[in-house]
Amino acid sequence: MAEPRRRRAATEEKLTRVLDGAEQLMLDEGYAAVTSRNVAARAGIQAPLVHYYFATIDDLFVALVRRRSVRNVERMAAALASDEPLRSWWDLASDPRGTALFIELLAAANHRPALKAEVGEVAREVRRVQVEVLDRILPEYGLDPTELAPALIAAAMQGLALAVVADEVAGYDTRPDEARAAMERFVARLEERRRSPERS
Amino acid sequence: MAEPRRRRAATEEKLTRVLDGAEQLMLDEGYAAVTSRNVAARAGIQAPLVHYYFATIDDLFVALVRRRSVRNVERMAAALASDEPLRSWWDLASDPRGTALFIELLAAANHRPALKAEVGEVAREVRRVQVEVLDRILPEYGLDPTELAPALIAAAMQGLALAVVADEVAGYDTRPDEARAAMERFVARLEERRRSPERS
DNA sequence: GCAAACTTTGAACGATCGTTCTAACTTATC
DNA sequence: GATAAGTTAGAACGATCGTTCAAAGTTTGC
Repeated sequence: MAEPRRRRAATEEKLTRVLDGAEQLMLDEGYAAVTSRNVAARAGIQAPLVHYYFATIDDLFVALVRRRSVRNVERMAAALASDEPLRSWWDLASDPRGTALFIELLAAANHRPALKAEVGEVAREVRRVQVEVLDRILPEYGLDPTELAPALIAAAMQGLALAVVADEVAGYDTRPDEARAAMERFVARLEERRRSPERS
Repeated sequence: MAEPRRRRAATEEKLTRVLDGAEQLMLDEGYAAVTSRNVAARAGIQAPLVHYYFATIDDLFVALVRRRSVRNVERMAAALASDEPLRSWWDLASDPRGTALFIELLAAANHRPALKAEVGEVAREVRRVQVEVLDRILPEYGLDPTELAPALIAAAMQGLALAVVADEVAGYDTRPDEARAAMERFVARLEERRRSPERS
């Protein structure tokens, strides 16, 4: 009963190139372009090797989400624990690359059950952390959690980022720059109010 | 030089079935499932006939957007002209079917240039109307358009609807029901404030 | 240095895609 | 009822997809 040998370093590196390539491919040409042959070409390997790492393309997508979500959950937790939670949150949420990728994954998950389950799990966990923190800090911003429910604030933050970034990336010109600037001013005002509370 | 004869009634009806089928297919299985053969099967015709109506699949997508957008622009204009503009707007924006379809089209447009141009045109036009109306009515809600820019409000309305509906449809359980309920209360309070203005 | 395990390639499979072509069918016009 | 135009079906093309398989190459453990 010999123990299974560990992965070679060269393999580990190729595996990283596969995931990186798949991610970039998704941003450049959409999730439909994430095929074993396309990914392999970007990683400089042959298509069947992709299937040696990931039995099916679904597994590749799931691995993609897993790798990203670990970082994202950490970042969101850090943002919410920072000096200016709302501002950090917005900075993180409105990051074009991350949001553009999220949009693609959302669409891809629509007809890939395995991916859907994975995305759902991450989304639920992130929302749980957000709501928990909001419940605690909303009063510090002079906002009433029973009026503006944390779940509403959280969905609005994410949704706004989605709408703005989707436009910025695609270039639909629904005045995303105005929206982004106004949001930054709005968040700045809230952070200011939190620093120096003055009852209305 | 005879004039081109007009389309037969039976053809017109099949054409409608093709567009209806494509729409439903998009909602059921995602935009990637909109293939000439799948659409033809739903419409009870043969695949090449789809190409007789629409030279390319891109043309089919564009026709889909055109047909929808005519209705949607009208509905948005009607909502904004109603007794309770914000409430009507939210009701329209948060309609699951329309929004789910919009999400799919957004994703599909990402790698279909012709579709992208069409979606962009509609998005820009809708946003233009929204901003124009908001500029006028925001003060009636006791909101300052120079602080909360119309472009921000508009993007937030659409984004929130996107986030909530995406979850509702996919079942990610990021508390969309709480968010929806809170938004309805919030809008109701704004409409109330508009009806009976009382300076803070 | 040899055997076993790990890694990679090349070729090929069945399925599906968009699209085209040709020939047949149907209807309107005269 | 002949003719022309509009409409439909059937077969097939080249391309690409996910995936599999067998064989070759490479590294590791002893």
